[in-house]
Amino acid sequence: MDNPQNTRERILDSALNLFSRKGYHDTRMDEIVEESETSKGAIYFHFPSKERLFLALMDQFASLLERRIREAIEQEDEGMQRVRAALTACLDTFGKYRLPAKIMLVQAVGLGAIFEKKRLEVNDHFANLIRTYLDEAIKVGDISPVDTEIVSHAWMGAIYSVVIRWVYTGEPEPERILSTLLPLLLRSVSYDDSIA
Amino acid sequence: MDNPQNTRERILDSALNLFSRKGYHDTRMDEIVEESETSKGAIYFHFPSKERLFLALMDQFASLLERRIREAIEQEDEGMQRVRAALTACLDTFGKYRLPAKIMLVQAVGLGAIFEKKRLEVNDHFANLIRTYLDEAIKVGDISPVDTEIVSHAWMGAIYSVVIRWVYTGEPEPERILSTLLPLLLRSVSYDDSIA
DNA sequence: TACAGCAAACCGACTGGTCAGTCTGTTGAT
DNA sequence: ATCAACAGACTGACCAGTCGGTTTGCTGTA
Repeated sequence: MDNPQNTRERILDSALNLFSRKGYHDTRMDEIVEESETSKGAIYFHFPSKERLFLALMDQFASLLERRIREAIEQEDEGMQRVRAALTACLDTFGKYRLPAKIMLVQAVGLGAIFEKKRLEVNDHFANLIRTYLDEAIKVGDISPVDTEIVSHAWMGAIYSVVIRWVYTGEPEPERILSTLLPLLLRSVSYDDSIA
Repeated sequence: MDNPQNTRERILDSALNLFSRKGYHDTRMDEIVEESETSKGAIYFHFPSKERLFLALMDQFASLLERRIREAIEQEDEGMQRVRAALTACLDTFGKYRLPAKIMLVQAVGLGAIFEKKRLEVNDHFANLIRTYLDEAIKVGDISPVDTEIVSHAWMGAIYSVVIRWVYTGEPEPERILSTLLPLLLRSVSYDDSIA
């Protein structure tokens, strides 16, 4: 009927909707079949298992986030401006992709070992990305030395938590998040952002 | 054989161990039976369902955390010292109760609506507690005005994220967490903590 | 002190509904 | 004719919860 790429994407799309709304365990494969208007056969042709289907969604979003952050960093000069750009890109991407964000930050938590591994992997990856540029900022002299391992994880947590709240309640608006959270984070390492 | 309180606690204890290690869905009631050396009957005599058993663990820890934070706050003077005490108590309690912390911060996430409601409830509760005393600190003049709604949630997230990491990897040690995270959070609202 | 009566506390084999994954096809393009 | 891309009825493992039965401790009675 349609081309296979289309079917695969319809499946991913419906899975994204259902998983993000109802969570992994409360979403039945048959529901994904119904919503995507495909069939059990189609799903299991494109994905070997429910688990892998979910992981595919996680990967999809992780790649997107990674790409966006890297692009943002590349356009800035060395030092704290890069950290700032990374945080902005991160918040911006979460803001633009609400459903995948919820999958990543909420629905992927507390599932078994496989998902947890992937989640921690992605999480650590971004924390380390932030950490690298924080270290750079310290080297360059933009900020004074801090325990960047803890700072980077604390930052991720701060962002996640505010974003999660926004995902659920729609408040506060992304605009207000950005304008409050960013200065907050930068201040936490004694960086004055008043140049913006 | 034993008194009923004993059985109930053995069940809660085993459930805590298993849920925190394997998560809600990967823990079978029969495993709790085995580990607690009781029986299906005993469990369902004390708890109406698996769901309620898990919720009981959440409540248990939420009460403990609440009590500890309130006690810590009461022993301090108005203003930023109270905020400081609350954060310290929070980190301290998570540190002392690793398994319940994992239940609360990890395993309770992404389960259905009932658990999510409870989790957001508890989360918001503590965020609001922090917020109240942040507002007080602003009123008293310890710090200049900030968006306390976002700050309080960001703080909770920062704490959670670092604690979760510690729960999984055992690093960094609670000592280092406290001595890095606390100044970080306080600095984020421009409060100089050098009096400590 | 013995014992019946009774209920709370507990035991564990069993069940019934659920659902991921399978399998036997069908369709349509090359 | 062949095979990728589906369709959808079916299965069987899994597991929360049940239920008839047993034990334990307590209370009143003689």
